[in-house]
Formats: sequence, C-alpha cells, structure tokens
Amino acid sequence: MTAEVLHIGEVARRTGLSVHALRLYERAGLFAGEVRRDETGRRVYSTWDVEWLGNCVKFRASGMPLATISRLARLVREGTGNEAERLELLREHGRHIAAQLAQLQDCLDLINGKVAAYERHLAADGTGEPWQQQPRPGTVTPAP
Amino acid sequence: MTAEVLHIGEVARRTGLSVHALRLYERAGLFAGEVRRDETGRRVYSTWDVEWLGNCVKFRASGMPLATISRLARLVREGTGNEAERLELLREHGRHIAAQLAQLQDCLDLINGKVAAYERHLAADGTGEPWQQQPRPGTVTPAP
DNA sequence: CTAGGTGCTAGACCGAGGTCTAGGTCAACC
DNA sequence: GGTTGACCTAGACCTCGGTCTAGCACCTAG
Repeated sequence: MTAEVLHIGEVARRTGLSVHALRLYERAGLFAGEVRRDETGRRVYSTWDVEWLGNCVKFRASGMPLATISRLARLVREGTGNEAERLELLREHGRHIAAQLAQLQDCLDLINGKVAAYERHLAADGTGEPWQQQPRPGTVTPAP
Repeated sequence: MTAEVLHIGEVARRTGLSVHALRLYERAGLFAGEVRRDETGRRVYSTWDVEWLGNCVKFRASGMPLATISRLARLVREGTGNEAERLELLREHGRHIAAQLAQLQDCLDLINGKVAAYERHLAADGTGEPWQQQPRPGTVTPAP
C-alpha cells in the first residue's frame, strides 16, 4: 500500500493545529523525522507524522515546552541507542504531571470548599462562611 | 490585638511571590480590599491579604488568568449581594480544572505506556515497542 | 485567460505574565 | 555625615507560543 500523502491543510484538520503552528513546530524541531517536500516544494506528511503530532499535542496540553518536545524528537530522530535518555525525559515529565495533578487537586479542594460555603450561604441565608474581609479599621490600629 | 502590619518584602516572603509580582497584581486589581499605605507611602498589608494571596497563588497555579481573579476580587470587594456570581465563577473554574485533570491523566497514560515499552525494550533488549519511524522511502512512492 | 484554492517564505505582531532598571524617598545604624 | 536597606514610580524589556501579513508560486476548473 502506498504511504498516504498528506499536505499541511489536511494535517492541520486532523491534528487540530493551525497550519501556522505546524510550520512553527517544524522550525522548532518538533518533528521526529524530516518533513519532506514534493516537487513543487510543498510539505508532505505521513500518517505517522500525524500520530506523532497527536502525542505532541498531548505533551503541550500537559505543559511540556516546545524545547523539551524538540529534545525528545531529536532523540527519536537519531534512532536506536538513546532509549535510556528518552526514558528519563519521559519519566521527568511524568513527575511534572504528577506535581501538576497535585496542585490542581489542591485548588479544586479550595474551590469545592468555597462553593459549599456559598451554597450554604445562599440556601440558609447567611449560614455559610464565604470570603469575608474582616471590617477594616480606618488606620492600622483600632480607634484608641 | 493590633492587626499585624506587613510590608511588601514580608508579604513576598510569605507568599512566594516577588515584590514585582505583588505590585503587578495590585495594578491588575487582584486584591480583594484596597491596599493601604503608611505615612510615607509604603504599602501596608494585613494577614488577611496574605491569606487571600495564598488563594490567588493556587488559582494561578491552576491556570486561572489574572483577569478572572480580578473579577472575583472585585466581587468580593463589592461585598454582600453578589454571592451567586462568585459561586458561578468558582464553579466555572472548577469545571476548567476538571478538564485539565482529564487532559493530564490522558497524557500521563500515554507516558506510562511509553515508559513501560522502553523499560521492556531496555531490559529485554528489543522486546519493547518504542517510537519507531517506519523505514522512510526515498520519495513518496516506493521504488517503482 | 482568469479566478480560486492551497501552499511557500520571511518577518511583523500579539497577549499573558512577569522581571528588571533608573532614579528617587525615607529611616536606621555606624 | 555617609552608607545601607527597604520601599516607591514609571516604564522598558523578556519569554513563550502562537497568529497574521505581504508577496509570490502552483494547480485546477470554468
């Protein structure tokens, strides 16, 4: 079967990235395989590229900087022999994600607490304990 | 008990924000209570401000833009009567966090899969199935 | 032949969120 | 009196990740 040939617009549609972003990603070295050109100079992508980009999109969504994806891409491009390095890079980002999960959970707890307080407040007319600035004295010390 | 008076440096140390960031946050309207000044014009913060900033830090860490925190701060500043609005804002951000959690989990699954593959690959010398470009033909179609 | 669609490059521009600098005030210490 | 340290303002600057524009090349259909 002939390898499927995709042009930039089609890849953009499939990945959800803009054509601008695709060209930017290429300049930034995010592709794990040189992007070839057809006779007239247009970029030609394979379905494998699209798959790879799918991973990139997930990496980006999880906060991996372009520079890091680029490092990974280089390792993959360089081929067999650096698997340990790739592994470490992935593990590192895994730890990063774990940290983010914890932070998000932390904030979610905060929000759920406040939401519950406001719900109580709204339902029971003042029973909740929403954010409340304590009454502000005009100056630093209470009236003498 | 006299309200504790904090200056910007101390607040920076307590919140982990830079003094620059604190001034930026003030300009951006993130404070839920006007920041007062002492006789010589230096900013004076209360422990309540520090608490509030702690929440802001969590909000930021979970991706809430300064503009949104600012909206929330305005609501709190305006006082009682807009609790329903605050509630909706918080709920909205809660949904946003849930979406992020899902994305992070998705990426984490991807990474764990790859990590497992590379581990197998490294341990069993080639058994894994790491990222592998299929052999690239010189041109688009295989040699005719 | 012309128009429309798709692609190309180089480079300008953008918004978010900070960070840093210059130049100044003030209070305290030696 | 001089120096040090914390603070002030206004505004320049930075990174990141894109987005958009100008000006051009191709191909295909009407």
